[in-house]
Amino acid sequence: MATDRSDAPVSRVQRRKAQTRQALLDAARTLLADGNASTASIAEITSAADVGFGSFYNHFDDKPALFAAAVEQVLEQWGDLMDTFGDESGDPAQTFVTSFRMSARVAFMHRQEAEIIARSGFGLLDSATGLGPRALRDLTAAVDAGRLTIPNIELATAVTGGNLLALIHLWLKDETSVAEADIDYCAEQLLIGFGADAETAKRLAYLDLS
Amino acid sequence: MATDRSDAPVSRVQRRKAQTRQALLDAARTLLADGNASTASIAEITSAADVGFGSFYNHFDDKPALFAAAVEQVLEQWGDLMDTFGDESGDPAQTFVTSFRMSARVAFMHRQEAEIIARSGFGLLDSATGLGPRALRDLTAAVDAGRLTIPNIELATAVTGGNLLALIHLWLKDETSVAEADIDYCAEQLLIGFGADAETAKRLAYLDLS
DNA sequence: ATTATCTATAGATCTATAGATAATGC
DNA sequence: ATTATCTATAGATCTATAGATAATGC
Repeated sequence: MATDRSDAPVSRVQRRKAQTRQALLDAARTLLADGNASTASIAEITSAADVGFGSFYNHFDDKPALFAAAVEQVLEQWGDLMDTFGDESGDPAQTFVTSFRMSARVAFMHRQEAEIIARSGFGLLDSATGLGPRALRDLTAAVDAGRLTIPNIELATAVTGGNLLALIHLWLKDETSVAEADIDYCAEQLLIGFGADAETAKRLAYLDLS
Repeated sequence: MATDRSDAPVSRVQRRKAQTRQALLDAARTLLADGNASTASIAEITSAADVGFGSFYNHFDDKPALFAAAVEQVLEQWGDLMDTFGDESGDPAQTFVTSFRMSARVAFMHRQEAEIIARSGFGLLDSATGLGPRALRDLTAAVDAGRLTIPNIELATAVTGGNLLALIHLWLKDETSVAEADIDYCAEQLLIGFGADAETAKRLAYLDLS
């Protein structure tokens, strides 16, 4: 008997169907990252995905639905990746800042995903599954634990996103213009802005990320 | 003899032509702000502008050219508006922070422009005529004058844009979620992040804006 | 005479569907 | 038998241009 993870497609038909769907999503990613999403016809998409034209409508209602699903998938995978780096310090301020530093580092390692995040802009905050809710959760916990002092926590989340997007934007324009030191510098300033004292900010923002 | 500013259209024909062009640009603004720019046909645009269909091609090569010009015009007008608030303190750090505070306040007073800025995202930094070059100029001057200490000045510019966009994004989602105090709080944190001491940051970020 | 505007339309897309084909599941 | 895939295409756009019209400038 085959192993049988409950969320995996069971039959060969279902696996093949999932493959077709993913081929379309992958083509959408390429188009999104290259900035050709708005001009691509459905025929171009299915051709890039190496899939019959009509198959498109087996999986998506229209073009916007495909591209929205592709962006959502990128944000989801990003969030999942962050969870694998789960830090066990028990300090939500540290969890927050480590997530921020890792997020930027991951972006610098995956240009295609970085392009898509950059284009989605602050949408990354509103996606239920992405980085925004995570940052909001960690910051709230840090405030509740008395580790940080934040007058407007929604704004703090948005500012965190803004810093991340700023780093990614600059890096996409010129990979040599930002280094890991810049990420950590941003992280330190964010912590200070959120009420951490100078020593704590310096310590948490430059922790070894092994 | 009529008054004759050198950059103004001279003849009646030229004035009418400029009017048609501006009608198209205004229609483009509405569509951009409402998020319908990508789906609007040229016929819909000319109809919204109350202009004959063929007139479109007297002024723009295609749809992307129109929308690019409309965004550019918004950024230009924004920059010009900032210049009218020119501060004469002679302190570039103060000029910088005052521009930031005014930019956000202006956005909170003009929803349509704010929508367009938000959608253009970090494009606002790269536009030759907009806010990015202004911030870069002021920050560079402040560093040269020894008022600020900034390791990566391109990044500082991008982070400034990121904070502005974060404020605008939040305000567009819910006007009650951010107040002027939040703008000034951001301004203060930015100054601290750029090496101002705590007292200077507090003083400059809460100066009366008469 | 010149020039911007307008209307009308040819031709080029592009989307969504219908119906045929191929492969698996029972 | 069921179901996803594929090809082919009808019908609905939509763009770009040609040519007529209207208004100014000289």
